[in-house]
Amino acid sequence: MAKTDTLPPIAHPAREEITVEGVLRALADPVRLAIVRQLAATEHEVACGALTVPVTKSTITHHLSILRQAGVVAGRQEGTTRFNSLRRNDLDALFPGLLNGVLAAQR
Amino acid sequence: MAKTDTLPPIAHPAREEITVEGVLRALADPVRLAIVRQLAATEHEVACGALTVPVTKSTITHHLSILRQAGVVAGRQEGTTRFNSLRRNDLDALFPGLLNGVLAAQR
DNA sequence: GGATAAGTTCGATGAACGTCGTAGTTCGAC
DNA sequence: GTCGAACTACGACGTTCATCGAACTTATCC
Repeated sequence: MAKTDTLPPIAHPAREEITVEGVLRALADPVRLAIVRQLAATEHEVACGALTVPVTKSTITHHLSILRQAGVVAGRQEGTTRFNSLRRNDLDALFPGLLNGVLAAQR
Repeated sequence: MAKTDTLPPIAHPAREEITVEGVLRALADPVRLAIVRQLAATEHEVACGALTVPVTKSTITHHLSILRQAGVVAGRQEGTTRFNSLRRNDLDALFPGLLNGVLAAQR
């Protein structure tokens, strides 16, 4: 009740604020790596619930938050659904080759 | 006394055993990233003691062990000194662009 | 309005991690 | 043989991290 004023549209770091270490830390987890791979495999945005990872929904939220803070993924709210996408442009501009190298890995 | 039989020459993973996740985990630490940058900055091998990082020697040993197990650096023993070098060839073959992207980072 | 669906927030818990100091080993020099 | 240098191995300690369940918010649909 009475609570419809401020609603920060999420909060992502600007391109200049993204650090390698942050990105590497964000990618250094099997679940998050799986999420990034799934986002990279499609052209479209992906909803949280459409990700297939072996953890709870609250844990997915946590991982997406870390990926967002690191500047790896972007999130867009639409109704009760949050659409996520890879920040390819920014990552490629800052660390050319990094993302491709990670995605090229067979294991 | 009486202990001069087995002395494993260190133990590195074969190229096929290196995983992206292991490499990313290994790189996701400021001290280890600094070590990798110093190794990348020179053509020569670097002794543990010649690395300039703000931690104790035993901690350096620990970090180098992690980097070695992940397949990021190679170590060669010579007397009491251990010379370390980046496994550029292997990393570039497995994850083309990854290392360059990391090293290209301004921060 | 009520019900449902999609995410988030908030502890709590147990595991993994980075750091250090001390002790130990191995080699080279005296 | 003795000494020092270069690391390594082993505990120990404190912090960070991934995970979960339960409660909550917000929007959509009937």
